[in-house]
This record gives sequence, C-alpha cells and structure tokens, in this order.
Amino acid sequence: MRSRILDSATRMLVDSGYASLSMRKLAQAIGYSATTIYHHFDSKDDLFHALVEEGMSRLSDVLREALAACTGTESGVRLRSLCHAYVTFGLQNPEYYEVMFVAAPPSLERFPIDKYRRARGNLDLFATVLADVAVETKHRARPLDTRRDATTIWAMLHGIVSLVNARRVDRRVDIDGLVGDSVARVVDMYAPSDVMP
Amino acid sequence: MRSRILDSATRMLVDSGYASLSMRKLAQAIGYSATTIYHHFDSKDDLFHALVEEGMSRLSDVLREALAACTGTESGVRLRSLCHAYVTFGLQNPEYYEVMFVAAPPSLERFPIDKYRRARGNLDLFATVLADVAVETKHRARPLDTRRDATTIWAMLHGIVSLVNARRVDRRVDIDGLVGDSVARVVDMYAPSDVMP
Amino acid sequence: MRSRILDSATRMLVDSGYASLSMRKLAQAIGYSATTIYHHFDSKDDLFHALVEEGMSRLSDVLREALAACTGTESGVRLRSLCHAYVTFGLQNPEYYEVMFVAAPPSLERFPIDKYRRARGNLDLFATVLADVAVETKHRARPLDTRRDATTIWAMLHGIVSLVNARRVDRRVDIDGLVGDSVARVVDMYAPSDVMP
Amino acid sequence: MRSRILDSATRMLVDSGYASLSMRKLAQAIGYSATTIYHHFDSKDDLFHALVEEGMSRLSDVLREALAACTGTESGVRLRSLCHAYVTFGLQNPEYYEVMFVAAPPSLERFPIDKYRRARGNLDLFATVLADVAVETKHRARPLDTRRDATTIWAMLHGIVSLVNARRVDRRVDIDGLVGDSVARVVDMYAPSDVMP
DNA sequence: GATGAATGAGCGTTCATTCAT
DNA sequence: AATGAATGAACGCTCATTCAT
Repeated sequence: MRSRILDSATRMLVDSGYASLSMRKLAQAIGYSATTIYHHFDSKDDLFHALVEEGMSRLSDVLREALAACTGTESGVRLRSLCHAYVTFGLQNPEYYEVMFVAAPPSLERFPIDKYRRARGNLDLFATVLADVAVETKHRARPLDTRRDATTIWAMLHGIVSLVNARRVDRRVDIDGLVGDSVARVVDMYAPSDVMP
Repeated sequence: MRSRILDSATRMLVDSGYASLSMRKLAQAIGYSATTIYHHFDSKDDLFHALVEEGMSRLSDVLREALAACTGTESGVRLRSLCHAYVTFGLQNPEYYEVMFVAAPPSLERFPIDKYRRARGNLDLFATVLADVAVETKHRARPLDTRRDATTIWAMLHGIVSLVNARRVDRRVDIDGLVGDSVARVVDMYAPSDVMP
Repeated sequence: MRSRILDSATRMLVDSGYASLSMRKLAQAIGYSATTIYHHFDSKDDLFHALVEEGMSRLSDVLREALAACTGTESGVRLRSLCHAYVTFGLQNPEYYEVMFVAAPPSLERFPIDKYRRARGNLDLFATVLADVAVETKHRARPLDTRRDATTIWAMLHGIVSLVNARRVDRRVDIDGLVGDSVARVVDMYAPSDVMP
Repeated sequence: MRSRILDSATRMLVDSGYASLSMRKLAQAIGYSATTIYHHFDSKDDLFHALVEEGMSRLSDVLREALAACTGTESGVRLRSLCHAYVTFGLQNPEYYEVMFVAAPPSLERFPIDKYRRARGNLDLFATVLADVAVETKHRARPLDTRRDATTIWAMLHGIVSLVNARRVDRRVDIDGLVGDSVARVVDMYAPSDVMP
C-alpha cells in the first residue's frame, strides 16, 4: 500500500511537477481518501523524504548500470560514463531531480543521516572511481580527499543540470553542446587525456 | 515607493526564502495594503522579475568590483577573482540567489531576452576574461567559444553554490574547503597554473 | 448536508439576489467554513447548477400540481392553468427565477444537455398540453411544431415575469392587470375562445 | 469629455460584457485615471444610468428608422416592422440589451421617472402604432389600454430576446425559426391577418 | 480638469492537516 | 485499514471608492 502511494506520487511528480503535488490530489489519484495517506506517511514532509529515496534509488540504478557497461575499461572511461549517466538522468527526470537536489522544504536538515543513505551511496560511486583514477593517473600527482573531490565533481554536474532545468541558459547557447562540453571538462579535470586539444 | 517595496521584498526574501514570499505578507511587512503593491507591480510575476533584476544588478556590482580590484594583473588572477566573487555572493545572498537562478515560476521562459539584459552582462564579464585567458595561455591552444565556455564556468560555480545553499552537501564534508577547492579546479581548468600539484 | 447548503443558498438567494451570493457569505450563513462547501460542491459553478436543478424541480412540482388540479377539463383550461402557474411561480420566487432563466455565468453553455433534463421536462408539459390543444381546436387548423410552440409560449411568459422582476415596467402600468392580460393573450393565441371580446 | 467616457464604456460593453466593465478598466481604456471618471460620474451607478440612456437612444433610432421605412403602409405592417426591429436590436446588441433591460444593480428603483424618459418614448412608439391598429382592425372590437397593451407586446418580445441571449433555448430548437414565429404570433395577436393558417 | 497614492472588503479557490467513526 | 466531514490559514487578485495635491 505504502508503495502504491509512492508509485502514484512518482507518476504525478513526473507528470506535473513537484509544486503541484498536493496530498489531496495524490489521494484522489490513487482513489483513496486523503486521510488514508496520513496512515502511511506522517506528513507531507515524510512523503517528501520517501520520494527522495525513491529518486535516489532510481539514480543509483542508472549509475550502476553505466558502470557495469564499462567494467574493465580504464578509470577515465568509467568516470566519463558515470558523469554522463548522472547528467542524462537529471535532464530526463527534471521533476525527480528537483525533489532530490533542488527543492528545499523548510524542514530539510542538512543531509539527515538516516534518510539519505542511498544518496551517499551514489556519491561513493564517484568516490570509488575517482580513487581508481588517482591510482592510474601519472600525469599529475595529487593527494586525494576522495569524498571532497567526488562532491566537487557532483557539484559541477549538478550545476549544468540545474541550470538547464531551471531554464536559465542563454537562448543563444546550444544546450547539447554545452552539456557535452561541460562533462568533458569535468572529466578531463580529474582524468586528463593527453590528447585534449 | 516602488523601491521601498523592493527593499522590503528583499529583506523578506533573505529572511524567509522565496517560497514563502507572498503579496499579502509583503504588504503587511511594509505596512501598506496589499492593493498598494499592485499599484506598483502588475502581478507577482512582475515583482519577481524586478527582484531578479535587482539581484542581477547587485551581483554585477560585486563582480565589477572584484575585477576592478585586480586590474592589470594577469588573466588567470582576474578569472580567479571573478569566480571567487560570484561564489561568495551566492553563498552570502542565498535567497537572492534562489530568485535569480533557481526559482522556477511557471511563467518563466527560457532566458527572456528583454528581461535579463543584466544577466547577460554578468555572463559577458566571464566571457571577456576568458578571452583574455585564451590569448595569454600558451599551455594548451584552445579554440574558444567564449559564450559557451563562460556558461560552462558559470554552471560549475552555480553547482557549488546551489548545492551548498540547498543543504545537500554531506555533513562530513567541510564546506569552506569544498568551495575553495572547487573554485580552484574551475579556474585551473581554463587557466592552468604550472605548479598545480 | 449537501441539502443544508442548498437550503441556505436558496434562502440567501431569495433574500439578496444571485449577484451577491458568494461562497464565503454562504459558508458564514450556514455556520461552516468555506472549505466545507467545497467538500460538497466542486466549484461555484457546480453549486449554481445544483441551484438551477433545485429551482427546476420546484417549478416542476408547481406546474404538475396546476395540471393535476384541472384534469379532465378541456385543453384550453389546462393551458391557461399551466401558464398562470408558471408566471405566479416566477413572480413569487424571483431569485430562483433569476438563477434558472436569467443569470448568465460565463461558463453556461447553451442548454447543456446533461444538466437541464428537468428543464426540458417542464417545457414538455407545455408541449403536451399544446398538442392536446391542437387536436381539440377547430377554429384554426395549424400544423404544430410543438417544441417550438412550447418555447414560444414559454418565451412570452418569461418576458412578463422577467420584466416585472427586473422592475422595468412603467410605474403607471398596473402590474396585476398587465400580468393577467398578458397570460390571457398568450393562451388565446393558441387556444382562442370564441367569446374573446 | 463625458461623452468620451461614455463612448469608451459603450465599446467595452459591446466587446466584453457588462459584468467585466469596471471603473478601473474603463479608466485605463480611455487613457485617463480612474479618479477622472469620478469627476464626471458620481458613481458606477450613475454611469450605469447613462449607459441605459445611451442604449435607449440607440434603440430609439432603430425603431424610428423601422417606422420611417414603412410610412403610409397599413398599421399591421408597421407593427410588424417595429417588433422585428426591436428583436433584431436586442439580439445584435446583447450587452446593451442586458444593461437596459436585464441587469439589476441593487440601486435600481422601479422605473425612475427622470432617468427613463427615452425608454417611455420607445414604449410610446408601440402604443401609437397599436392605437392605429385598433382603429383599422375590424376583426375584433377591443377596448384598448394602449399603454398596457404596448407593455404586453414589449414583454413578449423581451421574452424571446432575453431567453435567446441568456442561452436558455433548447439546443434542438432552431433559433431563427423561433424568433420569426414568435414575432409573427405577437403581431397576429393584435393585428390578425385573415390568411393566418 | 486631472492625478497618483492608497484603501478595506471581498472574490473563488487550495492547502496540509485533524478527528470521530 | 480506511473514511467523510471539517477546518483555519493562506493564496493571488480585483473591486469601487476616497483624498490630498
């Protein structure tokens, strides 16, 4: 039942955005009364966190798939694949992305430990690959604080995604080109290729 | 009078965030009736755009100041100064920052040409310095699409700012370190220093 | 409960007219919160239609009663009775009358089929009696489009009622006399009596 | 100036209906401030009455024209012409018609003597022709209270016009046919033609 | 003759939430 | 496990009108 609610919330989210997701509409959508939802979620806030988890889980799937698709290749390739998957997910699931990384309900604590385990899991994927990169790369010796570095990469990818989703990019800039270039730069920043022009 | 409203809206914005800025509260805050606001702004949308412009203008001041403070220095330094100023502004004026770059009122078109002239002005500051960098840098010859490159840098800085402001950064990551490192990476990406460790 | 709302809306309607019937006032009048009304009616429009139906239903009762009171008499008498009942209802329930036949909310389509079944029912009463009249009358043979003819009669009765209710009749004209004469003329038009002076 | 306001109010009326005619919009439409209107009209009510007069005047023109077009013909023809003109005016100027004969601002007294002189003038046109009809007609001797009879005719014509304008006529009834038939019946009621089938 | 500034009251509607059943 | 009834607060916005200038 809990999952049926979440499923429907998910669908509404994707269809019409987070701003217009209300408990009443949600209740109506699943064909139960609004009160019923409160039997399964303490508050809208609670539901919000559940949605974040759902989104994180989906993102996790996407990222792991991307990694699996290039097992055995050199770390730079894997990093690129990871970044590409992240950005693609963000651009293709803007509503989810908003809940996960943009929306700021007043209640939201800074990264509540018990709620965002999967979020950290995703960050760890980046950290792991980054560690590999550090080992393989001879170009520049770097002492790595992998968690911080992973966060840096994440922030940069997040910058592109959120700017594009928020429709803040100048009309004259080609978005595909921008995204491609940005990802390339980010990857190159940590896993520089010799042939970078 | 128009400016008194904007001033107060500004203050409310900084205090309690964009989501909870309502015409009524604003009116109450300035001690006038709600109708009076509509005397000066056609709609909440209109007010929103005015706020964006105000924010852009302030950001513009900050950026120009930062540039002025290092006239004559080499382009890499100026780029660093610009980036640092941008991020600092974003972190110190989180609510303005949200209106300018995060908030997504349904009405917002992709970068409405007539409204965001100053926004483009700010972007141009980055573009100009980037062009200088391109000239001075011998390390790697790069054909520059300065507008796209400026947007890329902007996106990355925006990523850090918005992630931190949205309180999405893992508790265990030191924010000052993260910000400093990120900015350094971004700058180094376009204006690489030989001594980068 | 639904009916309690309608009852009160009815009373307000009769007291102060349709134009000044607002959801809030209605709520206050019944001693419930405004939201509660929305629990039972989707919108003001919905309520409007319910009121129309209620009015139509009452009118229907009145008309049927009038017919029942003269079963077995000749058709001309029955037509007269019907017309008289209609006009009397309209003059005695001016606010209901306005909702049913005058008020023009922007949403109103031309005679929405699914909503106004009872309205058509009332028209059919006229049509039926008219058909009888056509059979019995030998004075003038007329091919009858009963629906159109019923509508014509209705329109004429409506003209008197609405003009009087809208207070547009010249002060010097006696209203009772006007009404009586008008009804007589309308009846005579379709069921002419030989003795009409 | 007064007339410039009225002109604009007229245009707004025809364009967008009485319900949406507000002092503010009107002021905006004529390019003056709202306060200016209050220099020329004491209140919205005052303006309302002026509009009624304007409408009455236009209707008067139309009716007189219709009469002028058939000077010298027999009274039945003139009556028919008058009725036809009235109905046509009502159907073609629904917004004016509403202000003149339907709208019921709370303030409206029953036929305020000083305001509606022209309205009575229009009614007198009917009364005059009816008097002629009474003289010419030999079919049925009738003692005429011409004012009452004129009002009766007016009421019936008004019934058709207002019902059609309020969109209350059943979808399955052809409106042109209904109107034509109704007018014919009304005329025939007072000026019966021998050949009426 | 005209204005800008300002207002209080009201509009229909939506929100997250609670409570007795 | 689920419901129907109910709520107070808030939303953006429009209204006719007034007043000092």
